[in-house]
Amino acid sequence: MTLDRVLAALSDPTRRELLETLGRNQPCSATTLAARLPVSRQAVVQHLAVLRDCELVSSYRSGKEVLFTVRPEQLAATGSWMTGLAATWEDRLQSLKRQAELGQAELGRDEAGQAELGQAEAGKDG
Amino acid sequence: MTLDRVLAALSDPTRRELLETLGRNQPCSATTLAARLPVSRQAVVQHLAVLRDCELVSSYRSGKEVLFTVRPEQLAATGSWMTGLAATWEDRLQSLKRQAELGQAELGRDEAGQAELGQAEAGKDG
DNA sequence: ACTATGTGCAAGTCTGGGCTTGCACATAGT
DNA sequence: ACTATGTGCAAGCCCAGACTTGCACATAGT
Repeated sequence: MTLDRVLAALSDPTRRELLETLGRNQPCSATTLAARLPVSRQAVVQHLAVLRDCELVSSYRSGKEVLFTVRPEQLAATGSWMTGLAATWEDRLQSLKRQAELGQAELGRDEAGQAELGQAEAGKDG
Repeated sequence: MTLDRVLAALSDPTRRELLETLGRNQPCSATTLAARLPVSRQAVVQHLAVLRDCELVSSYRSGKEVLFTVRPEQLAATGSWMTGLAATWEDRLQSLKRQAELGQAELGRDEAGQAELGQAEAGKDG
């Protein structure tokens, strides 16, 4: 899945730096980008290759330079995925909390062991 | 920044696996989780520690077990960040595209060189 | 107290990936 | 053709982190 690659790519600070620079400025080359960073051009080239593989940037040749630009699609998609998953979790937690409250109300039955799992909400702050 | 940690944590497939399992089921322990995965309990424990550090999960003790649950906040926040950044990029790209079209229309002026090297002043004087 | 089950800690191994250096090739201006 | 600048490839260094094993400690049931 591309999600794997995108997250892995995004997990590196230098690569995020590159992306944000590219996102703020005109298309620029690996050499230009390297000038702004405390790493070699080759390091930047390799980072850009990673970003390119997961379609977070695209490149094109302009004269003797290779210019890179940012591509929003994958980032947007990954963001949506995260937001959606977070929402799912929230729902799940709500359900568990409700079940826990029900369990509380009926305590003293043979379900007592189960009820202990209901402490789920006890661990978190309000 | 927590964004660093969250993305790094999320970039590992096993950790995402753990998160999704926790997101789908009742709170469960490292031992239980390890039974579902092709790795040792200790591996899972270490992964959970990472997830805990960046607040993607929380844990609480229940009897002799330590149960883990998912925490949606950081995931939601990271998702929003991504979506927002992607939107910014789209805007930027639109602007550049417009400028490019304008440049096309006015080609032949002395601004032609300027247009190509908007980043020229960036790498200088460092 | 004894046993079973679960957790916590501490090495230690090993692979991946981030970064560097060095050199060859490509392009543009003179 | 000559030079300056930029890109591409390859080998190698180095460290973070993913995973394991082994053992000690904690808890619950008998």
